[in-house]
Amino acid sequence: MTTFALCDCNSFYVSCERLFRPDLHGKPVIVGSNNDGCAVARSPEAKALGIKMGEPIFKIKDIIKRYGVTVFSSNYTLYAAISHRVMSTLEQFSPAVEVYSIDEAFLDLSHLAFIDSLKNYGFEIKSKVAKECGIPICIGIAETKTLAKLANHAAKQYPKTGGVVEINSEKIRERLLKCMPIDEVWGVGRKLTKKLQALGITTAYELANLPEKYIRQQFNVVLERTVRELNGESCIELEEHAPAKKQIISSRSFSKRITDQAELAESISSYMSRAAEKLRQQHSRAQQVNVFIRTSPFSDTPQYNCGGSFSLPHPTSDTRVLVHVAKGILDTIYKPGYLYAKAGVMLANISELSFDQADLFTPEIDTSKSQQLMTVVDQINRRFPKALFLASTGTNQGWQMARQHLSPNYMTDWAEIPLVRL
DNA sequence: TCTGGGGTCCTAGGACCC
DNA sequence: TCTGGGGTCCTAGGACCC
Repeated sequence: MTTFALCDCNSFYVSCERLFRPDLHGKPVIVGSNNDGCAVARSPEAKALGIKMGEPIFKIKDIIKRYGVTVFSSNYTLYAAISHRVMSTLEQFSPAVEVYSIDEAFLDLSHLAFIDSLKNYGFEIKSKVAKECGIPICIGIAETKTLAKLANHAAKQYPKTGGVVEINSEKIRERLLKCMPIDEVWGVGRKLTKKLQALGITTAYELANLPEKYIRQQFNVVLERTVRELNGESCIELEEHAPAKKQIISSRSFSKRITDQAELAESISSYMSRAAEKLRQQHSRAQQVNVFIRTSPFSDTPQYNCGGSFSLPHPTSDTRVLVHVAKGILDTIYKPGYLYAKAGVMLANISELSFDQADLFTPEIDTSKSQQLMTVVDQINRRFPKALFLASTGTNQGWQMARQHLSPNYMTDWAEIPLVRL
């Protein structure tokens, strides 16, 4: 029998910011998305003011002003460093941990399944993370990942639980499913919610009791798996080691509208450099390059939304080659006269370095030379971020995203000091 | 003025082959 | 010119997740 614990940090980005700003405890705080566009994290006090997840910040200007809501720009470097610390702490409690996202992890507790109740173990984990990392978390424990998710949701929603909920009996499972609306179920999104509601299914309990055959006919195998999981049959395994990415995307909205192709090319070059770096980090090469540019769907100016792709004769991870190709694609899709709001690149058809097919016409010396060069560039940039870049990336970058309310990099700026040594 | 970014998986449909 | 069926592979798009 399997047992999973889902540990999920409470309002993670906000908790990170508060760690260094204890004066903000008990006060409404939100963290914005890139470009300070939407609210992507909210303190409980901010939620109580009615600020919704993903709500555009310009729309809640009044609330922010009236109630003195503190706004932070996303400081991903800071959050990643704290996340790393939380995950290391969690790893002390289980032989197998799946880091599911920046703020949550599944712990395999199957080896403890013989114990009647793991609730106290949950509280132990929770207080250790609070003590060592200063981050509040909630924990859901159950036989399947989907049930653990649901238990976690209950732990968050009902303060009386103390932040830990365990499903360890049929009675508890039933009670929990009955009070959970279907849209809280992992794997049921907006569209499915609508479709299910139209059929009169409103709770997780009703969903769990639909016949499998019916689900298969009316929906698909994915929902069927969800239903099985709700009924205690574990179908989704723990993935301890993240598999290599099959596609790598790098894109951003600009801080201002762009019309000029040269400026677009700078942004494309910059995004592609980041994507290529990620590619090399996972020891892969890509063969297909995609580029897209688009105007803002929210403005009533003329719309243009276009992408193009190119397949290379040989997979590569060389930034110079990838940038060159991407700019070639931009040539073919760019149209003057539009107010561009966003651009991006995607690398696909990704293969492992070791699976490289030797080809009679691949200039072997060149590829190993390029690899050596890229390795050196990456090494230098790891120690001195953004020290080396292609000239085509530009130095002005007036399109770079806006981050008006950025907090200092408390963790990394300090943490880097001992790393600077030969 | 101002509306995030990065992923995965599944399915339907077209192209192509025998 | 019209008539068939069955299979694979690829791609685009939709749905989901955080």
